[in-house]
Amino acid sequence: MDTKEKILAAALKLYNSKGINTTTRHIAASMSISAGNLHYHYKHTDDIIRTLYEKLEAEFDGLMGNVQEEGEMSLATLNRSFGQSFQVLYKYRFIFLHFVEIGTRVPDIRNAYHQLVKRREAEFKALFYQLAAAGVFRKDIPDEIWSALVTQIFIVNDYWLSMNEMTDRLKGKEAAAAYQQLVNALLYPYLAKP
Amino acid sequence: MDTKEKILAAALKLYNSKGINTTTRHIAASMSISAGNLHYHYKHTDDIIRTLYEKLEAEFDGLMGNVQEEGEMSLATLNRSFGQSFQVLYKYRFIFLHFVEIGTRVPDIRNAYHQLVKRREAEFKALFYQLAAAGVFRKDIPDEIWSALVTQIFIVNDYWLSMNEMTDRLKGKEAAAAYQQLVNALLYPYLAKP
DNA sequence: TTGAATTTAGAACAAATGTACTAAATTTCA
DNA sequence: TGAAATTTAGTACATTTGTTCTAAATTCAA
Repeated sequence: MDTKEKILAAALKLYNSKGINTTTRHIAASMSISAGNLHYHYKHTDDIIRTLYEKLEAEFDGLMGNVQEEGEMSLATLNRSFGQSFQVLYKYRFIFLHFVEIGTRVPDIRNAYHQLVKRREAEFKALFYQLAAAGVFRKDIPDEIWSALVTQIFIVNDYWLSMNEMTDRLKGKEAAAAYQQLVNALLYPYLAKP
Repeated sequence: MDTKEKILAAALKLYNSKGINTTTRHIAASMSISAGNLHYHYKHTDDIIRTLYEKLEAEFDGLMGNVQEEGEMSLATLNRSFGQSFQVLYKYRFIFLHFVEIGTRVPDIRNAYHQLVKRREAEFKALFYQLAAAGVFRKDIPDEIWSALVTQIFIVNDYWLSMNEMTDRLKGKEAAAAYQQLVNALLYPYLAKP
């Protein structure tokens, strides 16, 4: 039955392993259905990519919801939430490995991402001020620096996978560990008492 | 004469403006020569991309040479050299906007880049230790944090353009200014006396 | 159970693309 | 100047790709 879901799963697997130039024929063949059938469920290739991006955003929103319910924010919870978000990044890694091309091909995705970033920027900045007030972060950091830190975090988040792909090519757990260490280090010089 | 150079210039312009899916027919048409002629000079499309990448690396090496000749290193020279390197990044921006795809299509490029990163990592770390010794940077930063900072700088360097393309889409001078501010902010919390 | 709706496979089509081939034009240089 | 080398335009071809179409098969519902 839910062929539509199976198509998404097969597409995600192939996009992650073979890149964004994977064709609908390849996807269909990989799950032993016809290309005609695939296009019955998703008229355009980009519809598949758009749907996968929507699932990604939904998973991120789910994570963010969890974090905010958790009550008070500590450095430990922040780090844990980076770890969880990496799992999502990695699951949908083909999107980040080909982000500009996907954003150009599917403008809906670019627009949605643009809005997502704007939303998250405010949340993160508020969080940092909270942690500074709580004595976890330094109190002598000017506002523009906090803003810049948020952007740095986003860039490292969304493009660490690309850098990794072009250099060390760590996989799975090793990738997660290297990423986690890098994000931790990003916050280190802002700590009130290192 | 020098049709080979003209092809590179036309290709760079089109890749930057239309993306990596630009075809040899488009490139040839944009400079009013035949596709046959273009392929006489560059047998394979990827040869053009490879050559452009080589020029990029050469320009970077040129910059690094300048910096090292300049004698003692200050925060001001470091910042100036970031500014210059942005000009090169921007000139060849299509490479960074489609880095993973290019690296996959042309393994030579991925390998060359991998080596470049390893080389630069050592240079940057030495530089930071030098600036810490000179009292510009803090002396209480552990070694892994300096290593992480170098990686952060590389990611921001190589992928700021992608982030910009997916969000604000700043061009020219505005792009350069936003980039410069972000890199400056990256170093801020490491300063001995902010 | 039977008729309608849905799903499927497979063929077919048009556009795009990289590149090879050929013959003409142009340049080089002895 | 005239032959050889280089450069150029244009055509042609094979492949790939997204998508549509048709008819058969399957599922669903009354």
